[in-house]
Amino acid sequence: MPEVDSMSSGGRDERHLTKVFKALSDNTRQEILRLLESHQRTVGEIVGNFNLSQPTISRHLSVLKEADLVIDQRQGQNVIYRLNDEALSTSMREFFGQFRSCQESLR
Amino acid sequence: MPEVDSMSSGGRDERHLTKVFKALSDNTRQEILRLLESHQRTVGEIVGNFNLSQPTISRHLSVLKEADLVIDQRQGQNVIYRLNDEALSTSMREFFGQFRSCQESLR
DNA sequence: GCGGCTCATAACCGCTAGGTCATGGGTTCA
DNA sequence: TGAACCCATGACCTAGCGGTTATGAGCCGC
Repeated sequence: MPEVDSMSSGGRDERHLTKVFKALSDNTRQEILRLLESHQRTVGEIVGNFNLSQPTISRHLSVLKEADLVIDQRQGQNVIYRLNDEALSTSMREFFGQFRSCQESLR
Repeated sequence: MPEVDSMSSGGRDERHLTKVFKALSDNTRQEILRLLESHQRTVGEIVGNFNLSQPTISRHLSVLKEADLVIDQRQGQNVIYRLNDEALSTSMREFFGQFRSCQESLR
């Protein structure tokens, strides 16, 4: 038996794809990505769309940033976040490539 | 401001997609899906591929089943799990279809 | 340089997630 | 029926996550 378990769950050495899915496995963070899909926004603008405190949103943003799904950029006293389109589609393709049924969905 | 927050993170009413991503956000469970991608397997066979106890694998399998990513079927004293190809690709398309950069990669 | 704005970080807390061992339920076969 | 096998579930522990408030750091404008 192969022992495919090169790095199992606990091991805090984590595949990038897993980090991406962790980032996506929260309603709020998914919502944030959808907001940023239309156009970039400041942290304050994002906060305004939720019933959550600013620090909470800030931490969600840092999770998304860790997963490379968003890009931040300081502009004056604001910080502007935008979607990292390339990374998102790259991750998607990387995952899809592993499953026949998903490969069929790629062009 | 729209208050897009129809159901935020904590609320234990969870979108199906979020449940799917939670299921995918673990190295072991991803590994299990890859194993099942080649062909269906019994629980015992799956356990044999990891350094984890049978109950642990069993729980992982139930998480995947909750997310509708696998299908189980009793056969004698064994339980056979197989990948739910359709549900997987459907969920992924549902999510990634929301983003322009991903739409370009999808057919 | 001070006050005020914007955002990130620290400290804390309750709950969930992932792991373990022990046990129980279903199925097969003698 | 009873022993043996396969798997799921219960009880438990620890670590991490998502939320909060309070505070600090960076950048304006006066």
